[in-house]
Amino acid sequence: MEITSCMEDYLEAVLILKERNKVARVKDLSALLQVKTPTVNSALKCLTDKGLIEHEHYGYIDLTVLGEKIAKDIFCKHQALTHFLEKILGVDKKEAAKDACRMEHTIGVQTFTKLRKFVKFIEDKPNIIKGFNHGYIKRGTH
Amino acid sequence: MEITSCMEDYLEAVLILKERNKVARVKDLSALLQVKTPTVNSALKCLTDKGLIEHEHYGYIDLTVLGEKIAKDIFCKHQALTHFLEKILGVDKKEAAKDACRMEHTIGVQTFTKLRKFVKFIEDKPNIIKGFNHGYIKRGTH
DNA sequence: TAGGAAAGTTAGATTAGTCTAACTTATGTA
DNA sequence: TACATAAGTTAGACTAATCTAACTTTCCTA
Repeated sequence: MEITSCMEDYLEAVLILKERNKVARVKDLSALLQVKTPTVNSALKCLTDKGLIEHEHYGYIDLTVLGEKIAKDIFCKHQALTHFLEKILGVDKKEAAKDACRMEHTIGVQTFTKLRKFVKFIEDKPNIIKGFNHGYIKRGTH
Repeated sequence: MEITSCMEDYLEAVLILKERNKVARVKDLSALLQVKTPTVNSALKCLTDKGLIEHEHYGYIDLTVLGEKIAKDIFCKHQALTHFLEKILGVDKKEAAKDACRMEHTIGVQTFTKLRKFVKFIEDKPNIIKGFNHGYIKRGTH
């Protein structure tokens, strides 16, 4: 099944809202994704048709099993990318977040797997990149 | 001026074709970007209106100074990303190329700059990631 | 418990990027 | 050099994602 990066954003947003507020609503999706509520509605219709969410009329929004799988996949990519950009490259929080939000839709399985391994490799011995990203070791939380 | 990643692809393709064949034509853009020729035509109209290319009727396509600047910027990002994915992460050529083609439109200036520095840092002392990407040193061309 | 505000929905327009079908121009060779 | 074929263009339709305006439902509170 093919899904656009837009639709991936909606799935990810539902996941985030559910973790944050226990439930996801149209209004919150609208605020989080910075689109108007009718835009959310048409996205929800699309995702319902694809069997990725459940949405009761005038009610809450939930992920199906498959929808949650996709949402979590995107979210993991987002986190790995943010970590790499911020903690290894030293990109500032704001641009790291912005870039990660877009890159999360563009990296393939293999790239994701290897990136995660690479991050772990570097994290396990911080000295390895001493001299590149000054301040890294101090800034880190471990 | 804002430009979509689609339009960036067309600019980059013109640059590549000019380097490869000295000139760029509709048919070649169509083949390279895997779209039909009328699609190329409407993209060229859009880019001409924005002052990024020059296109003589039934003739060749060329980049303006600004168009070339944008094209080269994207191309550089593409190369840096390909290098990072292939040579540092060890992603295979095919997926590295595919991912780089999409990521080149999503990384910001700061991320690009830092990525390039990071690649150089690693390249200058290959042993630094010995143990992560086995075979890297042998496989490389330096 | 009735009414109004907040939330949600529907209808219909717009834009970007793509397509097919039909047409026009250019080119090379018989 | 005339004409067939290749290349390029135009017109018009479609889809995805967005919007505004107008409508409906829900729910809190006076």
